[in-house]
Amino acid sequence: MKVLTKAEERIMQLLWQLEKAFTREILDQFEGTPPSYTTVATVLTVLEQKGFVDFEKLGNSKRYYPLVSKEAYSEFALSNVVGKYFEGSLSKLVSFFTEKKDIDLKELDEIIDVIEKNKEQK
Amino acid sequence: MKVLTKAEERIMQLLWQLEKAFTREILDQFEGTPPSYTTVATVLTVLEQKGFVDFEKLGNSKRYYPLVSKEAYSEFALSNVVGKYFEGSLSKLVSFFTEKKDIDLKELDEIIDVIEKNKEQK
DNA sequence: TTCTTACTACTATTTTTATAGAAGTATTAC
DNA sequence: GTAATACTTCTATAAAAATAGTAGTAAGAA
Repeated sequence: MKVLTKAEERIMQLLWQLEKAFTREILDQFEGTPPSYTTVATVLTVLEQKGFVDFEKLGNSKRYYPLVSKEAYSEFALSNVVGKYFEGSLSKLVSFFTEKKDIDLKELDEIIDVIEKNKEQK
Repeated sequence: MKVLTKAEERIMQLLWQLEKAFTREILDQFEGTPPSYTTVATVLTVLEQKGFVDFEKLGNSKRYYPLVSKEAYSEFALSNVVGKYFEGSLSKLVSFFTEKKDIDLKELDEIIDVIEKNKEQK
């Protein structure tokens, strides 16, 4: 799988959210000053060539949908970071995000649960 | 903090490893076909302008060292991914990496330990 | 059917990133 | 002290990414 560029990623995020969308609909999701219609269209063409999206034609327009799920790409993106920066030190990774202020006890328990279940499988 | 480009990141990784290094020493670390000496030198200049490295002059050459630690940048890189792809679902993130085959029980226990300690602080 | 609007496809431009050459300067070996 | 080597600095070029214009075409409204 290829890495998404910034512009591609922004559009994929919107498409993941919308699930299916016309160029126009994606454009409408942009906050602040949006790019031009053709910019979005160009990026979508690139994404199609890279295999990240496909489309169905309705009339003369294309309704795009993701071929790569957000979950699949998330895994890929995380593996990249983990591989480069947390090699051999997953507990360091865990302590990094458990120290974030906005995690509550319930969530920590959930996480422990996930790990315990995983232990059983081994 | 700015995001490192590919070329910058490769050189930072080498510099983090070496701790202090001359351009030549960084170049020598490249596997396969290395870039040219001046390419490495140029990237180091950019990294200096971006505030990622600094240097001390020894004779007429520069010995570079990181200003941003690998730990600090790791956190930054991880925050980026977590923010974009695991918002509100940290247990999903955990299950992702606990499912990796190469984690043993000892490591999982270590992780639980980290979380338990964190719980106490809250 | 004709006007207007919306969309695509192609192409162009700008910006950023990646790469490295050439010139000049310092350093070392002899 | 001179030749050879190594380094920096400046500049250039190439490649990738980001952005958008224009022309042409399809489709809907009146």
